[in-house]
Amino acid sequence: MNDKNAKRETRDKIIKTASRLFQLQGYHATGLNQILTESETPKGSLYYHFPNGKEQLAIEAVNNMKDFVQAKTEKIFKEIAEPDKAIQFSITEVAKEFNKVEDITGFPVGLLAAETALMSEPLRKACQQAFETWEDTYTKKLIQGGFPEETAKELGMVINSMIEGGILRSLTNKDSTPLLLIAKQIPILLKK
Amino acid sequence: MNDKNAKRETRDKIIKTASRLFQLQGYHATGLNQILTESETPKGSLYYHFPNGKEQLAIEAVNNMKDFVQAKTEKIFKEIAEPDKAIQFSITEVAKEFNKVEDITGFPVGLLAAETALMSEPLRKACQQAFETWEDTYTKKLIQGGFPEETAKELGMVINSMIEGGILRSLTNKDSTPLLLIAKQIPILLKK
DNA sequence: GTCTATACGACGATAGAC
DNA sequence: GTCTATCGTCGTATAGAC
Repeated sequence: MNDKNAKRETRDKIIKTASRLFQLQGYHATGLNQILTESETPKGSLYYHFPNGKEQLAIEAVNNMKDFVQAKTEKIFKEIAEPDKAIQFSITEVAKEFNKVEDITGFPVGLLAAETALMSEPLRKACQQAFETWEDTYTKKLIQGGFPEETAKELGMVINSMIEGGILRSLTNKDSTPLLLIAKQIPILLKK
Repeated sequence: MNDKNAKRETRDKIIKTASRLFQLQGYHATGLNQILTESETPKGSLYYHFPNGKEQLAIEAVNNMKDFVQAKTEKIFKEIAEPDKAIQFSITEVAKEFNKVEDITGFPVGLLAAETALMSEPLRKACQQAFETWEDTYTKKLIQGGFPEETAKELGMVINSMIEGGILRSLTNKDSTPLLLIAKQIPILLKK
């Protein structure tokens, strides 16, 4: 049992470090050597746990980021009843990261998606799935709030796109303003 | 004069090729060798025209993309009077690229911005300037359409962020739907 | 399963002939 | 100004000892 735990822990540590670096630097700027150095694991372990190398590791990292964001959003959605307030709050939570430069954790899945959409079909699909999972969460919240299913689906995709664009824009300015302005528009967009 | 023309032409050819490849593949996935091979110029010429190497070339490529998008948007804005219709049309024009996979030209400045925002300050500033130029074009159109200046500024940034997010989202799905859904929301956002 | 040493190619950049 | 040869570094991946 100790062996299995050690195995799992090494694997998790690699994925966690990879997720952080891929977010901050992107796929091509992040070398396996850097991931291994920062996670303090030898190269042999990486290719034991991820026989398909960097691409497989990136896919698992994307799934990891997907689950993390998903959990965070669902927690907020359980605490705040009205869809517009809930979505606004989750955007301002993301925006907080851009208040101090040293707090910036990067572009969760968007950077990897943009880099690999035309390069790796498996990675592209992993990123698409992350986006669709998040959008589904928005959609369900909107349906609960009384929106018709079709409208809720469209708005889910639009809101997610707005957030991704807002992150990119805030990242470029190293400033939370773009994301906060987007949060401000949410009630207008969701007016029935 | 022939010399100067030849000089200018070589420079332009490198920038044009670099712009295309950076859009499609990003900064780190695009090697100088690939740019030189595809533009049919030798390595010596590149470092003659761009003594600061890859970073300088990328900055000039960003400026080139900025001007291209800017010109295209202003042309549309001159032809369509109402801000909401004009902005909607310019988004559907971008969306057209995602109808056929072979037409996709990538992520104009967004990919480079996301890759380099935390890596190169000069490159980050070039990307920020591109975004601000585009936003200023939206803002001016909105002011002409009767919006108060402060509101127009905020909406300019929001619209640009939405478009950037829409491009990323359409790129990930290799499908124009996200951008078209965003275009659909523009009148709601601009309702006075 | 863990770890090290190494293979091999591509990268950005430079030197120097012309 | 144009072009080629080459440098040093780092990339991913693998082989094989333990």
